[in-house]
Amino acid sequence: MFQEIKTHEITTDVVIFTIKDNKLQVLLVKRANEPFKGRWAIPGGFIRLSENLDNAALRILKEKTNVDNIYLEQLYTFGDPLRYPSSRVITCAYFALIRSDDIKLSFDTSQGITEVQWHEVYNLPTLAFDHKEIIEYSIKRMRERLEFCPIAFQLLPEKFTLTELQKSYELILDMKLDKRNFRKKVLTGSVLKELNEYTKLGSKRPARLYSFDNITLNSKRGHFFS
Amino acid sequence: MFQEIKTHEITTDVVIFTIKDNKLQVLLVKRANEPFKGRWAIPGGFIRLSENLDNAALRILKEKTNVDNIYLEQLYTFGDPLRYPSSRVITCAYFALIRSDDIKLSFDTSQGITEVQWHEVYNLPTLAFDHKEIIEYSIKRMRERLEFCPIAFQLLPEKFTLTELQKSYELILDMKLDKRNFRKKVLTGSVLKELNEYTKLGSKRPARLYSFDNITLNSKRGHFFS
DNA sequence: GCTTTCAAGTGTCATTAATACAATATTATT
DNA sequence: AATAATATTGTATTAATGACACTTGAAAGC
Repeated sequence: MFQEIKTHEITTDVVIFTIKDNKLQVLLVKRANEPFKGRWAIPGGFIRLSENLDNAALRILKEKTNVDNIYLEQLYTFGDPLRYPSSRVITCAYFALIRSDDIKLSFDTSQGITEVQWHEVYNLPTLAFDHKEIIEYSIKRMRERLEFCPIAFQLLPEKFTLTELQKSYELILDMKLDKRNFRKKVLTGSVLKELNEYTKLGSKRPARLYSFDNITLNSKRGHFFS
Repeated sequence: MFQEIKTHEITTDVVIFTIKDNKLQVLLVKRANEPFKGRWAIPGGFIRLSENLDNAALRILKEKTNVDNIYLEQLYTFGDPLRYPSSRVITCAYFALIRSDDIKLSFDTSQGITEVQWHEVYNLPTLAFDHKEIIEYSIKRMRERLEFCPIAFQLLPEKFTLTELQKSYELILDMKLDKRNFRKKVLTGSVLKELNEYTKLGSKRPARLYSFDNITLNSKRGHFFS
């Protein structure tokens, strides 16, 4: 006879943000099985015994989006005994920011998923488990982080215009920013490298391109926007 | 024959800060058993199936210090596969701030502890596991939080002088602050209630007492010190 | 090739926040 | 009454923030 061992299970769930179609979007998967069969959820999975938490989150991200080497940050660990029906599952949530252009979504059916899709964060469907709470918390955190370090770069292509950068800030903060003050601020921040290149397409005045100066990313302190 | 089920275990460890003897101190317990027998460690324990993470941390805090209803915040979850020898233990770390006066430390021997003691954070003994890293991370976090909300109140008695408050900021930030600027800042913050009471003891000019206006604790935004 | 269109780009002023800095006030003690 | 020790208070300078509107340059249409 087997001994029934009742233990905690531990997963990681990853809130993956992108900017797409001029909207702040989050990646959701549709569940193939109970509980919450047919509901949308944040991608997640069990943490393997031999991998650390960051790597587990990176693996899940890679499974769904096929990208690696991206901005990923531990968010919070959710462990209410009732958050999961019928068993105790504690989840260590992460959030990630990626560019949606150069990725194609993927999954295999063995993972209990029937669909993978971007959804606008301000217009979410009903979600499985406590995933709505997790997404709301990660938006809050992302906004806080944005004040201190320019993580919005992670959402943009390598070369971008200041208008594009401002737009991404506005989408994350869900507010309008003043163009001149924005430029003043990001340019004095010394995290931008001014390029001698300009946008080509578009029938209007070309805009100067900038790139992100990686070296100063982590050392950068001070506020961006309140 | 038993099936060997190899699973993660999940604990919570709580970094408990106090100010005592004019020093910022942290509560450590001495381990009775292997691994790390005889070493100092942060108090911690397994999370029960029926309790949520906050409650687990509160329970551990209560077991060691016999206090409840105190400031407690989830810090970070540490899950390196090698952080624990011989098994996989993921820990959800918390930190807490308490007044050391009105508590007496306690433990029972069934918990694998031979001693409980305060230690100065800037002069720690060799610690078990990755607990040094956890403490360092919580100091960093505490300093960040101090910029935004006046958590230092948690370290002081109900009624306190501005000099005492400033001292606690200085101990946490490990730097000297200007007296006039400090007072200007905390008084404009509208989190302090000015009392019509003064210190009695001491042979010098009595200092006015203040108390903390609880109502505005969570709503308080804006920076305190950089 | 001239005009129109549209986003890109730019500067100042006013207000507020941050910092540096030192003399006076109050009580207890002698 | 003088002394000792800590509490209390203000100003001037500098930096950061926020509000605000016109000029520039390339492409497209005529």
